[in-house]
Amino acid sequence: MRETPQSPEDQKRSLVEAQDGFIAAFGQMGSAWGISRTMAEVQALLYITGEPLCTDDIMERLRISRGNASMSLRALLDWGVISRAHKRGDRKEYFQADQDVWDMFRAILRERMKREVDPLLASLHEIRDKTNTELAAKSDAGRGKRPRDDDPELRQKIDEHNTRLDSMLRFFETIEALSQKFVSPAGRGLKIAATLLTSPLLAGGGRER
Amino acid sequence: MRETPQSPEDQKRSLVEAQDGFIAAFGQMGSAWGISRTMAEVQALLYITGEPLCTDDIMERLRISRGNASMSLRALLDWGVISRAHKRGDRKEYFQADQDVWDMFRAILRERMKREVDPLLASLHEIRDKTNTELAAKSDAGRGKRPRDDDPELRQKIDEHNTRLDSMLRFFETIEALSQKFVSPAGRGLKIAATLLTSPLLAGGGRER
DNA sequence: GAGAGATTTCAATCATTTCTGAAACGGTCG
DNA sequence: CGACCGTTTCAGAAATGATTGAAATCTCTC
Repeated sequence: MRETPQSPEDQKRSLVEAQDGFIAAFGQMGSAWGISRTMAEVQALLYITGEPLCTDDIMERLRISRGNASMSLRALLDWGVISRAHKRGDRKEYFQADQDVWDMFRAILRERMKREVDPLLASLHEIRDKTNTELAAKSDAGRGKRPRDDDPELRQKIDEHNTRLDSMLRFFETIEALSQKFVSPAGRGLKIAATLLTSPLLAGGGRER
Repeated sequence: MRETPQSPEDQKRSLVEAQDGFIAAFGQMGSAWGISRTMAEVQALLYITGEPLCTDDIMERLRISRGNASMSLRALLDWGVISRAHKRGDRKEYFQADQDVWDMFRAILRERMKREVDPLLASLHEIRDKTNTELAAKSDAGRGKRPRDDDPELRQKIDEHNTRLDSMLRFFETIEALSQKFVSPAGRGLKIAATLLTSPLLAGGGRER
């Protein structure tokens, strides 16, 4: 099995095949997230080739239109996972992917939190504020001053509703704080924490219930 | 502002409004993930009302078709975030959401890992195996036995390719291990870890670079 | 085992997202 | 300036994904 001495041409072809496989797998996963398949594929291509490519390279390799390539590149720049590069004596713009996998996913985590969790948290807080003033719960539960035909059953439902809302709120606030810790301050935070948590040190916590 | 004594009817209306807001916010976020908006809304409805609802309740409240409700409920059951319930003397099936937010998101994490990360890891391993035999890297770099017109530049590209592939592989393996730790063994793992990591104890690590 | 109610399935329809191609734009060089 | 080269924008086309509604299936009960 190991005795398949390949010609450079065969090697070249195998390499390209491997790259294509990588790109396909990555694109697949990308579409399971909010990201468009093409965008993920562009990122994968830039990462796996490792060298700066221009728009035409990408169009050709991925068989996509110029517009699509341009849009995807712009989006990736916005996400902060690729950067521009220039070649001397060449007016074209080239693009290259961040070669540090952890940095790359830190950037992605940061963006996704910003786009998905933050708005949700805002909504939840808004709703909570509203129910807090309009449907004031326990806090003034002993202060009398209530409509005389107050319904205890309804009151309880409202209290429970607020409790559930608060649980959700606290959950997302914890997640938010966690991701802040990983993403923003010290660059190595995430990697270190992950390595720590995966190390045998904490293995004792992993006992079946 | 606090002196708006509300009639039970007003309270009831406010409660429903708050629920609707919650459902909308949740559905919004759901669609940013791979989940369909409706599915997220059903989950939100079941969570925030806290009581078991039947298909018709859900259809009516969310204004969706029977088929859609059925499909969404089935999917949520598959994800393991809601469960069936029955009312005495009623042939209808009722559904209720897991009321523990952390359990709920543990289930979601587990499912998403299974559906998205595991297949990716499988693909990456497959690709790596292929390039390993066909484009053997450093390991036999000194064993002579190579095509005589071996191209050193190509060789280097292949090595770099394999390095990048390995980085990505190691990253996802760490993530996989991490999520295993959180998700599968002791139920409280995730919550505890999150609380720990968010506590001031580790705050020292959060210094700007 | 026939009927009634409840649930699931699925082809057709509808909505949303993604992609294309061509035109508009912008900067650079002669 | 004005021709050239490259990039961005955007309206419509294509692809994909979600939803419906009605028929098929299931499952109790009598």
